[in-house]
Amino acid sequence: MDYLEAKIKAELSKAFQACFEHDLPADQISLQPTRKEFEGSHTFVIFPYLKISRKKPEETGNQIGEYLKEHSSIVERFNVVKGFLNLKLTDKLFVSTFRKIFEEEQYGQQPSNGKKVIIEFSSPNTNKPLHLGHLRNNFLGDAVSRILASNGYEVSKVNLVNDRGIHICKSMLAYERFGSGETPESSKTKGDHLIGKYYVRFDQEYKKEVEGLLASGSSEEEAAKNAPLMLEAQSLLRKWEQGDKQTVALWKKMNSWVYDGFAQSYQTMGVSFDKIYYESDTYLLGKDVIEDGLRQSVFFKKEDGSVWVDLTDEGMDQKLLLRGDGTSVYITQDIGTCELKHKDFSFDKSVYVVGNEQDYHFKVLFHIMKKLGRDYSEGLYHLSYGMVDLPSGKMKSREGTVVDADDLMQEMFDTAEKHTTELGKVEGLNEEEAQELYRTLGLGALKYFLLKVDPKKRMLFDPQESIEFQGNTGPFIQYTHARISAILRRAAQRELEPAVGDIEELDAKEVDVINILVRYPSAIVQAADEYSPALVAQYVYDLAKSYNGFYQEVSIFNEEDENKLLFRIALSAMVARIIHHGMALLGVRVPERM
RNA sequence: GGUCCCGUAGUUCAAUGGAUAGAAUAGAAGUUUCCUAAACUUUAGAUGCAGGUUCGAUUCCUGCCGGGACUACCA
Repeated sequence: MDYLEAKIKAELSKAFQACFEHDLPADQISLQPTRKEFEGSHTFVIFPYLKISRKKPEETGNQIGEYLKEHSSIVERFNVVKGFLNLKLTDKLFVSTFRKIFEEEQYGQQPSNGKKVIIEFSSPNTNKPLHLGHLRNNFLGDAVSRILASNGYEVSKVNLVNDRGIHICKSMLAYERFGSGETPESSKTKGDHLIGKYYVRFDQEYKKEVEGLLASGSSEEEAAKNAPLMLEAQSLLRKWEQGDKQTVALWKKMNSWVYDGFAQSYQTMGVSFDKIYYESDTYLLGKDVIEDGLRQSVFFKKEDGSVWVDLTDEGMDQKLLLRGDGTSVYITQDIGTCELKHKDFSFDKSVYVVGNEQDYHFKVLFHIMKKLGRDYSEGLYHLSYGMVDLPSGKMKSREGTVVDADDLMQEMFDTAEKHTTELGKVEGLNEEEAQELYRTLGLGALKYFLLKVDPKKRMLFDPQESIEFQGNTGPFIQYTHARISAILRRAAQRELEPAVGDIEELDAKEVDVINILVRYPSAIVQAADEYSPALVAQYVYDLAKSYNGFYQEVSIFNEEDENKLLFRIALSAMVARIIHHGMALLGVRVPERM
């Protein structure tokens, strides 16, 4: 609840006492923004309280409105439409509200709540480069980290790299077979892209073999299983697990190429991690926890020696945890890693940023941790986000329909350069500054595009239609910031200090802006509660939009009243501050000029 | 088959059970002697279908239709 709402609700509570002798606590009152066709800023819905007033909606609204107008200093006028009481607050209240906000040092930053949260995101495979889906994941994880931090959490970002398994062996095998010893240096290819090339190559060669087997009469299943390349990849995996020197050396070499490539991509993306886990270190974890669960009879053993958990009471199935031969499955190591992370960080919350295709997996995992009696299990959270679809459907690496992360970012930089030069906005910038600006704008457009959509929902990306720079976009907001920056530079030049003096009357556009500014802290709290950067994006857009309306309508430097002039500079400065802060939460920088 | 998610303007996205369902973009029409026109203003355009709960349903419930995901002793 923001400062204005709190005041209004307190007054409404008093009004209920006075008008109907009824005790209505302020925190049980809800307000909504007034629709723009009516006068006012806040609307109180009467319908739910007719039982208390025992009067018609209009009468009830009028009675409360009259009381507020008479007895409350904050309400200037009101109107009642059907069951809606629209309140027009005094300009003085908006001025004093703005003064309060303006003087706050860390507006939007909540004090420490003493809680630790870790966020796991990115979690790439080392057999191929990052793609568009990873971008959504990384930007989400990064943004949610910042949002939680601004809400008082102590945040640690972790990355669990999937650096082992059959898929890596496929790349290794294809490289051995067809690589002729090429390296990132010799091929002038980023390491992750080089490895990705061999992963694709494996698949091509493998398909040929399968087709051959099919032609000689094998069934599809047999062919898939018995293709020599597949058998060899599996044998390579066994060698790796046995620590075969040559295999491990090749694995290390190829992975190091990939890590160099990833490091470069992360750098470009502007994301970083506090700790990186490797599955090659963690994939054997979890067995002791399973043993523990067996002793507690949380799990059970079948005749063949395999270990299972029965989740049928919770509406799920039985789930295998250990094979009959005692080896792990995927969830085994997740159980172990979950435990490890708690040992390392003693978190209150542990967030997994993972696509919604794994909803079931995490549901099961969290239930298991709960059944095991881990007291931290309540703090486990799957931030399940929707896939990024292409017009043709899902991205498929084998069909070459993947949108590569590095390529896409480069395209965004190029597009930014194109727009900027076309608009003739490079004057006064040296080459280095210009390049910097293109990156800021291009990355801003991309991040904003991916973050403005509710994380839970799947979204569409059309490579044919490049990401916009106009309308509800990152550059639109960045542009608003650049415009304000110009105003502030000019004010500084004229030695005008922003200030909030006594102002009797405001322009409607100024009220609009203040009305949005006042919502910032609650917008951030809600974004944290819902793990949704989209709410921050939406907020910052609303703010920029309303400021642009003000900018268009109300002149700043032509204002003769000194108080108003300084107030408008202060209002502009505050909007710039919030845009800067809000966009920073999304991991987007804002330029001083563009 | 079972479980889960999603169907909103031509398109991409909004909408704690509240008013005449908001934006953006594409379409139409305007705004530059005035602080950056990547902006602003006006205009037209949508809740898949059928029921139910409610003073009130895009929102909650049921059925149907359409799309997607999961359903490995893979990760």
